[in-house]
Amino acid sequence: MSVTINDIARLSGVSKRTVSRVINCSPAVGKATRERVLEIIKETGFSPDKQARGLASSRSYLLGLIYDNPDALYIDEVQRGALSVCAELGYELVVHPGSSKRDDFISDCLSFISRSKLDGVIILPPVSENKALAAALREINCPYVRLASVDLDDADNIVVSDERAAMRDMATHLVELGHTDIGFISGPQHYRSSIERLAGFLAELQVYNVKLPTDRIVEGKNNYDSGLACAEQLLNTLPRPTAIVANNDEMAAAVLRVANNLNIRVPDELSVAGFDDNILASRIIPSLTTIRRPVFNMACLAVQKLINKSRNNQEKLALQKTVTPNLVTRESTGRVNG
Amino acid sequence: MSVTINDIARLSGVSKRTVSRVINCSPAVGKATRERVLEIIKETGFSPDKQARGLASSRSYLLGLIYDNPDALYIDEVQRGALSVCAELGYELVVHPGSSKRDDFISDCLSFISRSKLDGVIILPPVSENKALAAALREINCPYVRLASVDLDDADNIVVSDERAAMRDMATHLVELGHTDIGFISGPQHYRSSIERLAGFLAELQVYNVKLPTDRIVEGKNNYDSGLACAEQLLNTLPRPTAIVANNDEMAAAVLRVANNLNIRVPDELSVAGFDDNILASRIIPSLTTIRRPVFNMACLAVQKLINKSRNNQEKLALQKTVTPNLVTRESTGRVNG
DNA sequence: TTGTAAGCGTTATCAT
DNA sequence: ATGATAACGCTTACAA
Repeated sequence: MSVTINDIARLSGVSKRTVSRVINCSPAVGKATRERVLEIIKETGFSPDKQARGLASSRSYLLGLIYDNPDALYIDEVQRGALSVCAELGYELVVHPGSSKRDDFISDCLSFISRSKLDGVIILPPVSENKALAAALREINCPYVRLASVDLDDADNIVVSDERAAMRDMATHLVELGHTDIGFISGPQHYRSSIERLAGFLAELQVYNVKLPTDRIVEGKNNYDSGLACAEQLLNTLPRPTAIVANNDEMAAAVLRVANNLNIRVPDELSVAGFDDNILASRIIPSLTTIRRPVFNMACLAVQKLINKSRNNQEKLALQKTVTPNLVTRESTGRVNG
Repeated sequence: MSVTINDIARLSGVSKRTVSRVINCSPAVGKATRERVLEIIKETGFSPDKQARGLASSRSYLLGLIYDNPDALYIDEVQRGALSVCAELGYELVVHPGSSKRDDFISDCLSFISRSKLDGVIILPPVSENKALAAALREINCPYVRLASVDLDDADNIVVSDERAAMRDMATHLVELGHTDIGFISGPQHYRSSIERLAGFLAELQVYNVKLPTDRIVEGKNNYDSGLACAEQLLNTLPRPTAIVANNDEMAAAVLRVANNLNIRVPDELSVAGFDDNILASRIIPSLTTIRRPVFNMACLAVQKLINKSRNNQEKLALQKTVTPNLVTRESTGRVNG
């Protein structure tokens, strides 16, 4: 059938053990030997069998992606980012959407990992905030990297997007446009990301001495329907806020919808902003001011960290821990009484 | 470490070969023996090692997903559908976005397949229309299933969504609303899906004796920017069409944008429709009349067909070949002069 | 620096 | 119906 390590050994006149050393970049191989073997490998187009390799070394060259996140665009970007690094290094990506609400979620993830002897997993928010999962992974010694909005793990195990800082920028943006009465639709307060975003926003408002009374803050569920409800609550009070910031684009889209129903012009009478820079954000009318995370890069970093761990023989390069999202201003925010 | 087939053999007092037979549902095992072995397996929580299994049987229990499609929502739905079946049957899903424009695309896919000894691949549109790829897969004897809009393969190898029929429904819908002057933004005419959709639409118009002159048909590239250009072309002629149908939601969103810029009210002065039922379609204002494919189910079917093939010993159940998309009517279409 | 031999956990062959 | 034994293609002791 296809060419094996034995063929290479025979053809290059060395033992298979030596071929194995060459494949695995062992330094303990004579230069001449190495070159001869590599030559034969190239000629024959040999590539080592992953399964055999895995069986012998208990590695799989498979990385897992664990998530419970309805945002398909976010996931797609993560996958493409991760794969861009995987491809170079001979790894594949196995996907595993789950539902973190089920009580067998953790054991399901562990089973996923052991089933395919994954070499490591990337965990996306909001699952990445799950302490029990991280603990379970450490327990079974499974390398993992979390993508998160808060610094809740060692640099080896996390890539953080500084969403607090990003929301400070958002606050600055609105204050500079003259807004002093602002509504905020937060995400579920059991998510760290929701807490971070709100905290960053409030902190920066304080700098400008802009107050945001508690009745201007309503808690949504990060989905469209809850966004509608929250928007109605905020827009049916008088005086109305002149701006509403939502914890994500999905809920910001809901604000636009409610404003439209109530004949409130955006941004003339109401500024609206979201978070994510979804496809929605650029397509909806008016297009949405929002915040964009460097998701692709975060995924690249995650894979690099993961592979760094597997190759503990090599010299490890320290990889960046934090990345910075940036504000994207579009049509939905404008001057007060603009 | 973890429990192996040897442990099961020892504990249940049979040979490992017999355990293997039980695992693989071989009929050649006595009932009593089978039950005893299964009992032990359950007690110990044993699950066979995929890599060892693969090495011995040259199977991997891995399915691949090949695509070159920017629609993250479509892909996400496919992944979830495929995994819902994979999970039951002990398979995993490995993702592989590629760029079909590159001339090494096919060899890249083949390498992807052989690298991980995939048991089969699902191919999404528009890559699924690639004849050369399908031929190459048959050549190397790799089971595949294509998701497509046209019946271009055996029932074993394809799941077809009848988009021609769906677009007939769309035509009917518009004619019933009184539209007789309709613009059409097609997709690239080298895609069968684009051809099908346009053909279905035109065929049904003919039934109602509604003409659609060639200058009412412009070819877009299925992306937002091309949609903007096409929409401008159609809307800057007088008299304007009273309805515009686009080959996908992305371009339909562009039509809404241009209409907005030109102060054309939708649907009062212009009806707009798309195809896909993207998240966009329900969020944009006005929400978009569009066509929804049963993508999740298509993916389920694809995986079932794929696994059917691997298990050629078992009795094969004939699986559905064609599925029917359905029209979703929303705010963007309305009566003429409504 | 290189080679020998023993696994890794399954399935496949061929007996019985 | 069941079992002994040899693959499968590679890595990892352990030698030399």
